[in-house]
Amino acid sequence: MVTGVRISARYRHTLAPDPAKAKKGRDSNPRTDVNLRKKPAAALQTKAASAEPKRKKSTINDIARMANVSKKTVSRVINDSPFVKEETRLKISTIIRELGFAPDPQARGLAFRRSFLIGMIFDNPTAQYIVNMQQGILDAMRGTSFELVIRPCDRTAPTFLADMRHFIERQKLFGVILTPSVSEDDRLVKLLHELDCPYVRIAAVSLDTPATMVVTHDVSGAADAARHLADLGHKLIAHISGPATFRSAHERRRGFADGLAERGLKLARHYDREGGYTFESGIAAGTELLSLKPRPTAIFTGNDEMAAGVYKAARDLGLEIPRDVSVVGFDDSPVASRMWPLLTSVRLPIRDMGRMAAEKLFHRRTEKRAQNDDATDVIPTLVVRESTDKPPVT
Amino acid sequence: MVTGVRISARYRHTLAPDPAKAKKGRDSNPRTDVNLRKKPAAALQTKAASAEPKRKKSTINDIARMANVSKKTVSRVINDSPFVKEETRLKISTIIRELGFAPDPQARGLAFRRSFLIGMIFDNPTAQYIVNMQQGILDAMRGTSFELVIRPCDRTAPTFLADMRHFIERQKLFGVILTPSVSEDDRLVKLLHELDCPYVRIAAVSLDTPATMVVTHDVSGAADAARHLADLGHKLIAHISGPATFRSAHERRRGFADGLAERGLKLARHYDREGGYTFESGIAAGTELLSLKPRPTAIFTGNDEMAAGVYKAARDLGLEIPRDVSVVGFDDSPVASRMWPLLTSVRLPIRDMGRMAAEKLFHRRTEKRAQNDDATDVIPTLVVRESTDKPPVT
DNA sequence: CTGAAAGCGCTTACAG
DNA sequence: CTGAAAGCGCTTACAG
Repeated sequence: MVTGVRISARYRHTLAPDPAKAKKGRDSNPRTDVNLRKKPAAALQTKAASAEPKRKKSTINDIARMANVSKKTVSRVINDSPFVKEETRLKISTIIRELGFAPDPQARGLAFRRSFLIGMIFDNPTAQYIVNMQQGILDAMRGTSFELVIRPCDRTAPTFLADMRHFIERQKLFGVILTPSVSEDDRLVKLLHELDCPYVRIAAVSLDTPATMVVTHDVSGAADAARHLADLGHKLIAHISGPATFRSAHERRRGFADGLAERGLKLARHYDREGGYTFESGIAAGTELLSLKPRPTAIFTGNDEMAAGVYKAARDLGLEIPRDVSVVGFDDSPVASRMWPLLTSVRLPIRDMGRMAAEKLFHRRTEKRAQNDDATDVIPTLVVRESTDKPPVT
Repeated sequence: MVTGVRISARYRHTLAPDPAKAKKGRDSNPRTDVNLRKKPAAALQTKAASAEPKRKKSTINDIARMANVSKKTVSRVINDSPFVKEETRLKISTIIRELGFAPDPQARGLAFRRSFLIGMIFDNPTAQYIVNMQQGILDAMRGTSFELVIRPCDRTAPTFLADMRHFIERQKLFGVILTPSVSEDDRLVKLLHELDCPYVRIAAVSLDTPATMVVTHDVSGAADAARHLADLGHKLIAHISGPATFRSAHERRRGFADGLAERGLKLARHYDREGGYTFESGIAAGTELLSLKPRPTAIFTGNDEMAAGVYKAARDLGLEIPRDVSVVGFDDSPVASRMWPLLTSVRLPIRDMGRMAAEKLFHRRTEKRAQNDDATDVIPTLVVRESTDKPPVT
């Protein structure tokens, strides 16, 4: 298939090593393979080029020459400058299209003093959340010249801020998108301002100027869950929240309590436990709650993982869902529809949220421009499945 | 907190628009905000700089001046060239460390004609797989000057190859990591050779020169599953495979059949169905298999998602797991330990695989160098839980 | 509306 | 072992 020449070139490539390790300094230097490319065309032709005429990628200079203009004018067209005669623009953009020319992002970035990379910074451990969010951001980036660089983090780590500074400064990120709970970290946001790096935060409550926020109204979704349970006739209703370090945990509790209040019910202190958004914490809190007298007939958990834990706790105690106890989760993750019985849960359109966050960052100057200065609001919806029913008759 | 000056600068930033849309050409040009930065320091000082002395980032020139050498020599140190006197190196690297200097990846990339971006190209729909893989790759990248750019794809799309070419060529990727099933696509690999882009493929079988492969021996894991079921006493054993377009589907079937053969059993034709690696296909194939006479007493599925489908099928048919039928999955995804009963499954160390793939790509020139020319082998392990037991007595 | 010059921060190619 | 010059492919700052 592929010729020997090329393959060996590939494998001879040497890693340009980490500058951080410069002290060690052994090893060869990276000029190894590049010569090959510069050899007179004949060298390649011999074995390889028969396959495809390895056309060298064209540059802004080629376009300029072909269009009989300066490269600055080509640059203007690339950057949508209004100061180009329509005729000139047309001529240039035609050539650009025909050649399939695309400007080099590195060169552009170097001159712009800003890269074409969008960073996604996250610390949410739920795989599905992360992947959906990535997909949404990529949806918005499709057809642009941006690429998505991902960055998990641990905001409790001592080097957290230093790492972030390094990352953002060095890559000269065009902008970053922050998801919960790192989106709630004001130290990071302060750093972002200092580094002059645009950002959009996704959070359960507005924490910043509207133009930088995608707000998921967890309050509203949790209230729906509360009304649903109340309307089924439940009175003894418990809650397992996420950890206090997550704003969403508070918002969901608040919304749930509000929803109950609307129906004349209240969230009793001893029916309200703090979990950790994990399966295990759901088992623990679920076991405690279900051992109480009187036993709650319904439990709302801050996410689906903990709901799965409650399922396990119930089974271990010989209780059946929803006959003995109803359960409502939050997230509507894939597990929700793999569990048995299928879990009633509050759904957030994660992928859409990612897309909206990226669009905000790009600050598209279209008719939607005005809207971009407002916060973007996301309303969760309750998905009723099999895990909720009337309370047991006693 | 943050000063008005900076904030407004941030929001005034204009998106450098997509060159692809250059034809449209309306709108303003992006020189808007840059002036602000160039304003005499006083402008910033007025309100802001009191916080921290906004030190301009140092460049290779600063280092050179301070060390009394040419910038070429600094460059040599950065790139670990052996042609630097130890004393010179020491002096330079000390200064580098003290200033916290890190070379600009864009400038370096432009000169190198290759970026410092690693691409992860994937089409696997399982969120947990993707996230674990990303984590592993990032594990290997920590402390290097590389960043991870992600790229989901659909290799059945008509523009697939063109998109990939565009992506790789334009970003001048340092290298890419391919996960199943796109890792099995020879057209893509051919393109990678043509573009002279290093890669590592993760797949269930060696498809390429060893130095480019991380091979997961799915055969071995599936054989373990077969032996486990045979040793429990099962004779009527069924299989639901992944789609024929995935190599892993064939490997898992083959391994399973091999394992059965070792125990004097064989995988009967009518007990062998093709699924689609999805929950729904697991339900469909599971329902069919469990309606057969004689009914199989055990089912091995090509992944956990389909096992979850079999769970549902069994419940709908009034069958109990593992009393009436044993089930073994593959992947050991989080659902496996959220399901009830807990699913016996074959585990692949995805995160480690990601790390190993990235390390191969970096081709670390350490003592491990020799090993890097061999394929990297990954052996799955069977995790026995609650979904497998002796067959029902009839 | 357009262009010539200088520069972004690095590395290559060449010379010593 | 070290350096001066040229260049990577773009954009900015300035001039017209």
